[in-house]
Amino acid sequence: MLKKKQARGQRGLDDAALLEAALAEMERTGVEDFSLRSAARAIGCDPAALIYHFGSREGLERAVADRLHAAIVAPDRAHPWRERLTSMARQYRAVAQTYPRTFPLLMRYWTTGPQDLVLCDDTFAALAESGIPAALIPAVECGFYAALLGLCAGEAGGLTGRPNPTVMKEIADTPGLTTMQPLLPAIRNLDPDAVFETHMTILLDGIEAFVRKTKPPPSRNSKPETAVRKRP
Amino acid sequence: MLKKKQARGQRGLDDAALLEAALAEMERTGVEDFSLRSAARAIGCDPAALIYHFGSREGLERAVADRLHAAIVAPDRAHPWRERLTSMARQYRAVAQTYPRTFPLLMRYWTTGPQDLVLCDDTFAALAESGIPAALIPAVECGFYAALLGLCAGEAGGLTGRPNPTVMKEIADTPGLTTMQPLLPAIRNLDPDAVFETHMTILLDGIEAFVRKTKPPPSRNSKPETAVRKRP
DNA sequence: TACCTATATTCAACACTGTTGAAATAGACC
DNA sequence: GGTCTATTTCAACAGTGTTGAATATAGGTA
Repeated sequence: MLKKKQARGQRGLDDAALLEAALAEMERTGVEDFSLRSAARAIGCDPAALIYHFGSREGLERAVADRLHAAIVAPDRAHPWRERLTSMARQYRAVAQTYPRTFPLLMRYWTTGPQDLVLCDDTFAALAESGIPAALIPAVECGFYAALLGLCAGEAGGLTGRPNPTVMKEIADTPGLTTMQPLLPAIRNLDPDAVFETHMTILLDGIEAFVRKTKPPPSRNSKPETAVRKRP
Repeated sequence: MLKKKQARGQRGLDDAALLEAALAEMERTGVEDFSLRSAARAIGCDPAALIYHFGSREGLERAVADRLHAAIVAPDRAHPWRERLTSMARQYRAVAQTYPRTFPLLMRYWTTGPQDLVLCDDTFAALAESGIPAALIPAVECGFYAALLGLCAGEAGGLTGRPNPTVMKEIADTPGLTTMQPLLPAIRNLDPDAVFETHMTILLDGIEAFVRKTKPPPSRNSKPETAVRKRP
């Protein structure tokens, strides 16, 4: 019985195609059960080829994460800042819904590469327009981004939908849950859309409140806010 | 050379002690590099003993996650709701700071067991007092919790601190980051405390705004809110 | 055409992983 | 002492990421 050996040498595997195939495989198996060997099997190449192209398993994971960021298009800066933040947030959510089992990668590698820097800049810009003092923008951006990713990851992980029957029973049976138990019907009707949209308005309204706090109202005899003082 | 065999049979390994040792080992290696074998080596037992006690590696991970929840003490319900939510959030943050490499487990297993249900109930109660209509509490709680965990995980992952020099250079060199680049000094001074506290006030103020939106002001001729109508 | 070199790919081996079934031991109860 | 059950170790298995060497291809140069 002859064992036909695979041909070696250049076959034209290119990074982008490998990446797409790896993403598909990762979404099939979930991040935890993903393996270079199964991905290579699906692609039809040797596992070592993936290491050659991406350096290591971690390199491949980072590339996949950056690929997810790349799926998000920065909203037109002509729109008002609230709309822009909402649009970006909804897009992150869409990514989480499309790739629920891969999305957690974005929280393992908080900074993935050029793609996420670009989106970061857009968030900075939107926050700047909201009226937050420049010095405070990085802190607000950081928190906003972390919270948004948490929200999306929660939905991807099934947190924001109706809890499964086991958990429902646990809630009903655990003694002392005096507030949750009367709300079981509402919990049963948990709607991911509502969770997301509600939290977005909370976030954005919170930011507006923060703006009002940090930007003291102009005193009576000062010029209106259009007068920005510049260093000479 | 005689190989002394380990004694078998009962040795009094108990779940709690194993759990603590496993947590310590996991914090040492990080979740990704954690292995039953290395933990068993550190404890001085066979890896199979861990599987016997926790069912599987995943079982052990869930137990560790629930152990983290257990480190959080529910604030006294006599305090006002804002203080209570703040206290719980700060405690989650403290856990993330104490176990930065283990904390991500809480986002892998969004529901871990009895410990997190108890805390959940306290959050429900605090939100109820804030004035959110009962039917909307679950959705708000869900989003709040996911965002909080994201925030803490971000800090544990190094997102909310000063970016490392490589990333700073990337920001400086990538073309098109027109908003971030002038803010580089502010980015360099990113302070995790500020990120966290700022975001907490944003969240809580956002919730207050949400309360004002969803609870229409009492009409002129209705009785004050102390009059709660009960079903006969 | 013939050679050469850089690049891309496979292969075989390594040390490591989680899990399992069987064997062995310790303690409790009779 | 004898028996039983819960606990622990052990040896084996299939699977993992990574590496170094071997090998094939493509492109350039003579």
